[in-house]
Amino acid sequence: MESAAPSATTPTDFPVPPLPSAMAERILGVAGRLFYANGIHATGIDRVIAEAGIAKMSLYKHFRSKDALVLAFLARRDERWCGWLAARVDALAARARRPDARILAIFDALGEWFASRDFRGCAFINAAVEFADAGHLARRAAAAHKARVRGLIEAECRRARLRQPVEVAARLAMIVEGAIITAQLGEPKTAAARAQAIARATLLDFPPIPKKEHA
Amino acid sequence: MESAAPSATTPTDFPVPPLPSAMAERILGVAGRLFYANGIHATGIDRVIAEAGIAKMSLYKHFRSKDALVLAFLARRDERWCGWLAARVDALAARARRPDARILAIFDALGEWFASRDFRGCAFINAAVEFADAGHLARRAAAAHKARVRGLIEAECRRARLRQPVEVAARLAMIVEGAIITAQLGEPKTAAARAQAIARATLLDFPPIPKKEHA
DNA sequence: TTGAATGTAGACAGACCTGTCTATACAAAA
DNA sequence: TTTTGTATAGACAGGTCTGTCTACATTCAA
Repeated sequence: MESAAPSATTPTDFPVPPLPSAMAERILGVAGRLFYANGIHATGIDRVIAEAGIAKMSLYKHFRSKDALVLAFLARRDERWCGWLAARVDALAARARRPDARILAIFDALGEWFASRDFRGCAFINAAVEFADAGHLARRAAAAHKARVRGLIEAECRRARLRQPVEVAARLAMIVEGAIITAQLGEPKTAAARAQAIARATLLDFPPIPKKEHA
Repeated sequence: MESAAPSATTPTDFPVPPLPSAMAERILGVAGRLFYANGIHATGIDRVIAEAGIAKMSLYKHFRSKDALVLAFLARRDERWCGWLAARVDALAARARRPDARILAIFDALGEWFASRDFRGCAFINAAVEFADAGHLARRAAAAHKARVRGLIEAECRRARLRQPVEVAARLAMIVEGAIITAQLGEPKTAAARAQAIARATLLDFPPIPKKEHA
């Protein structure tokens, strides 16, 4: 099934440890879906192994504990979500000319996300809420994810030659959080457009630097 | 201790049923504090009765189940939080003249909230995240609370004679959500001011109706 | 054929949870 | 004094959870 990785039946003369095994991938896929859909605490290990069709010992062979599985889920989610966002922005703003089109496309992408059948908010916000202990590693993962998203937005602000890209990115990221929560708590259809309108107003405070000027 | 309500030792010739008893109040106070600080699922009944210094049967005499206790907590929280916000807006914008001063004061109030020692986000967002089941009554309580907050904001928009008060209130409420999440995930000190800046920009899209016009 | 990996199936311990039960103490009212 | 109501303390049932264990099956390589 996994096309890129060498299958277990294919002989290889080099070790393959850093590549997560096909079984680890399957476990992570099932666990991630359940964690996101039903919540982490509400998802028991027994449910994960039942839906993955594996034995409990197989899970604990690949993941030291449920916490480790949760962290692996968050790491994968971070990777995939950020990749998805960047790809959607590229696609949605491919033919746009205005410099802020890519920034506004972020909210079009959010609209697609909110409309997806299994949307249940941001996995990192949810995880941070579920783990009340401020020192839990899931909290650090959430903070790291939010920092990464803000970095992506900041890169778009620089690309659009906006003044104070750090501040603009922080504001836009806050608008994104508001949109996610609003969509999660009951308004998935209108949240993205409204957030985009807020973002437009915010961008007016930071006009792009004309190309004539240089530093 | 409870000054306003007639104490249990004071004879009264009228029934006092709708007033929650002093014991129900104590239970609710302890449970609410624990629910908010540590999460609802992470707070066991045993912990509540231990910290309240009561017997388990006393709790189940006043609340049919843990769910009922949770809903009572949310109802009280809704009441108190909205009351607190309204009071802080009144106080912070008491001497202001600009019509939008009360709207902007919402974000000053949020800043105070974020700075409080035990701030851990919005109890209703947290509850909605903890109860993944969309049909759970806690989710309805969260939706009702958010609607009520938006109603408060909308009233301020009307008071400031803003055009399209419903739409402005929806946008401001979304900014509030973003500020709460941003403060909760790690930036409690800067979130409120940044949200206020976003709100200022948003308000520029909705200039107040001058008093000269009517209808 | 033997041995090593790797998988499954499922019992199990120990902890925690909610909600119910009994037995007891105490205070106010009759 | 007796009764009634309300509180406490704590055992208990029945369920959940994580993580470990044993016993067995399968596959691949020497």
